[in-house]
Amino acid sequence: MDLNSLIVFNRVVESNSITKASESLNRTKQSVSHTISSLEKDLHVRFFERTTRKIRLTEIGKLFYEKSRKIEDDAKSAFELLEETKKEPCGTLRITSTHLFAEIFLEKVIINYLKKYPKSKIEMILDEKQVDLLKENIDLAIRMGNLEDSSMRFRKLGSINFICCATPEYLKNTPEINHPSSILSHECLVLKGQSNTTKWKFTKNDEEEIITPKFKLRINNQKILLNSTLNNLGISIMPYFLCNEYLDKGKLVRVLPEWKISDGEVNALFLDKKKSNINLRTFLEMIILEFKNIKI
Amino acid sequence: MDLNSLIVFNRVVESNSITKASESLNRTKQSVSHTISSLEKDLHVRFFERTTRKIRLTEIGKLFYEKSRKIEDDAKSAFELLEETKKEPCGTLRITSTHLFAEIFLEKVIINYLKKYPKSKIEMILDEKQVDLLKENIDLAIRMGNLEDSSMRFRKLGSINFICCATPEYLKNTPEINHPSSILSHECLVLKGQSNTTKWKFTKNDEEEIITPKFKLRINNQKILLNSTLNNLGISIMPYFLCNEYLDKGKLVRVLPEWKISDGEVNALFLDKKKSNINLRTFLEMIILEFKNIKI
DNA sequence: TTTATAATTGACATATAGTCAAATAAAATT
DNA sequence: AATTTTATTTGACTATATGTCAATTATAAA
Repeated sequence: MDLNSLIVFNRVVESNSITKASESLNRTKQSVSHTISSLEKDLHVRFFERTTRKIRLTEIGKLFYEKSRKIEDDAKSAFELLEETKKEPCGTLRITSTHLFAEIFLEKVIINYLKKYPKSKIEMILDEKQVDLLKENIDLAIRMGNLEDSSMRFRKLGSINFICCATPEYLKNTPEINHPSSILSHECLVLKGQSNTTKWKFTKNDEEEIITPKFKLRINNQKILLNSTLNNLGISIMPYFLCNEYLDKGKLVRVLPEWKISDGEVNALFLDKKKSNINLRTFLEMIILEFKNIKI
Repeated sequence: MDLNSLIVFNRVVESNSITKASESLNRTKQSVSHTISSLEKDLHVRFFERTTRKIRLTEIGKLFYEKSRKIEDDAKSAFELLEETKKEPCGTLRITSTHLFAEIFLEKVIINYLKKYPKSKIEMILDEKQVDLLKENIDLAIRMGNLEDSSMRFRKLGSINFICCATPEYLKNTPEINHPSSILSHECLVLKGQSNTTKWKFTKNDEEEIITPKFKLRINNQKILLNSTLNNLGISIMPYFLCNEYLDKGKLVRVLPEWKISDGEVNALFLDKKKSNINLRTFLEMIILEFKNIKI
């Protein structure tokens, strides 16, 4: 199927003349005549009744034209969309994220974006809770987990590996841990989420254990949680990227290393209606590239 | 703008691989690679981020794909429509018209159509009044005048020349006619239409005269009207094609030949929702050709 | 009847698109 | 870390499709 000949077909229908069509297409009339003939031949259909002097669109041709015209219009609008796209980002882009993500992942992209597009501004709304994009008029959210809502779109940026850990000092003076349930008799440092109860899920092959740890500290700040852990206050679960240097140095050790904690997906979320927004798409493209290079 | 490359683009997006796309397109991967590159070059846009081993759709590419995919789908459905079209007409086609039109114009087409498509039937609903296509489930009406209704479509088939005439015998014994108003003192033979009053409109350059003739006979049958006129019963207005032979022979003469009576348009009318019906379109195509050859 | 015009046809030229082979570099494997 | 595999790109060549020129046809207009 040759879509290009549809354009030629449309011009011929509209001018009801091969010669006139050839002029508006900047081709010779022979070429146009040939294109139409091959189109008809390919489709085994007669679109025009011809004499040597006139052509007349058949009923089938008329019917096909309506479709064909629509295809051309859609194609035009697709190409126009790209023209829009090529405009330089400008104005304000409103982004929400957590403090941690902003510090760790976004800082660099934000700076690059603002340097690259001098007419742009960024407004960051950092919150540990999920913010309503519609109400707050936010263009982009960088979050863990995704949102079930058909008016939203998301793009996975990467996944975060969580591990359970504590300091050797802390573990030395406390009961041995050989099963998730052992943790119940320990002090835990937990991240405050939306709900009031924190559950830790461990899996090992097909085994699954969900516990509700007793907390010594519950806080919605991952860094303070890390520092508390480093200060021998207890056991915590945290992103690998945040604690790997301490693990390497031996300042932290993994607890129950053979038990896995499910990964967290980092997603970029935005409202469907904003998907064509130049600022959003440009920033998104940059952050996708950034995440490819980051070792999470 | 090259629409064909959109198909290639779609396959590459869907398989996220130039090699896989090339397989489903039955082309070499080099060819596909080249097509995508030229598309990007033409549009000054980057649809894929590439390494030598992988490609990744950019956000702009994703956005463009939605449009591009739609274009392909529409094109497919347009071509499928043609496949439908190529099916042979079969089953019943319901046509309404006047008795006169059916006898004069339609008879030949009906016979040809039924002979050409052995699986077809035709049901004719002849009525001098306009019939409701929707209520009566009629596929096609061949009528004079057209209908203002957006759910309907029409196709002009030709136009009918009307003339005012009477026999020389009748005119010999009656007052001279030199102006439309003269007709008011004559016997008239009028076609019964929808309304109860018949008006005859005459024009001469910018002059316009509308009269309400006194009738001796009012009937919804054009042929009886003709015969009544030939029998010296009075003056009538009738289609030129019906009376031209009598005019040539001198059995009828024109009344007020310098005054024109507006032409009547013969249209084919059908419901918009039936425009793809194969029987309808085939018959319509035949009748259009027929009307080109008929001297109205 | 003649003339002008709009479409077609066939031969040829050119441009486009496809193929083959080779190069590249990232991912997978050892 | 070294090797192999593989997906993409690039460049030279080829085939195909597309457009052009010239000639032909037939109809509408004069």
